[in-house]
Amino acid sequence: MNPEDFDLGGFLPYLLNQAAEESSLSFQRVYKDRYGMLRTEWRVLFHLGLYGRMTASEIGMRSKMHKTKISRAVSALEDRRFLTRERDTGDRRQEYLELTNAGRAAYDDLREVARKHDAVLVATLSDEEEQTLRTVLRRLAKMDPA
Amino acid sequence: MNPEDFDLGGFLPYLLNQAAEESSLSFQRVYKDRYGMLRTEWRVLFHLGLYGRMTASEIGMRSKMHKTKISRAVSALEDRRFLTRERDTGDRRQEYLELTNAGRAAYDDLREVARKHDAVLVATLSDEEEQTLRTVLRRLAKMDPA
DNA sequence: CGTTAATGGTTGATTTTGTAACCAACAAGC
DNA sequence: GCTTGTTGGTTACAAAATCAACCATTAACG
Repeated sequence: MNPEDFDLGGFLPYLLNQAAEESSLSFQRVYKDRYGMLRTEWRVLFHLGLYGRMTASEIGMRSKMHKTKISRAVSALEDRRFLTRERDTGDRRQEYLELTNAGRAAYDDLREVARKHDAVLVATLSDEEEQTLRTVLRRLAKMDPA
Repeated sequence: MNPEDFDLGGFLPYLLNQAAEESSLSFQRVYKDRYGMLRTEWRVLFHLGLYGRMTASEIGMRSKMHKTKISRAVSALEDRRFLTRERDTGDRRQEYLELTNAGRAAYDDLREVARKHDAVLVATLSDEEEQTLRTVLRRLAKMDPA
């Protein structure tokens, strides 16, 4: 009832969103300006770069992105010759996606940017803060506690 | 270089975004289904509900939303008779926005939903975890440490 | 004053996302 | 082997976010 005991800064979904947006600004500029990529596109690129050849629906399960977003991101990356598709001879509905050399180069570059960017963010935190933050975020994101 | 020492689950902007999205799902359903609101709209509503009468650009400074989003959200809320505009007689460029009774009722309702939703999220955390999380998120979000 | 710049806010065009319907390939059960 | 249902993926259309240009008003300053 009292404005004091609830405000936007105290509402976790809002706070998380603000932190997410603020913290991704600098990385966004890189993949946007340097590669003209969208958020969905670098995500697909990273999935293939990190975990190797896989199908679109595997990316969907890991990332929880909707399949239409993935479909479009894959097309865009294919147009830029960052990945190739290969239809499964057993089950001809699905196709395996794999980075080309150009795709891998872009991934390697962006992964380094991401790593450095993460380091900058982490530098504002103490060790316990970082530890707790990562643990808690994984829980909230309902991610596998890898 | 080694895939092991960098993955998406370890990249803070990605992790923050996943947590933000997952944690806001249930609240989103309420403001969408119950009031047909957009994210921008409940945010404007909450700003006015929490902090009272203010101009669009004040909302912009507090929320970091772009002014076109705010402009459209304000129009939508006005159409639903959730707020009124009053032009400043001193500086006739700006106008003060204020919730109507209907707007306040919607705000009161949603604030209760938000509070309860927050409580559910917090219930998955220990006291220290919650404390650390809030502190750190405010820092990352570059919000005033209210 | 009169020109130029800045501010508060809106609008229109374009881009991106979300939703639903869809197609092709396969699976299950009879 | 023919329905019926499911899965992997795409496409068309509607909703929303972004970006640039725009008005109206006020401020700055010669």
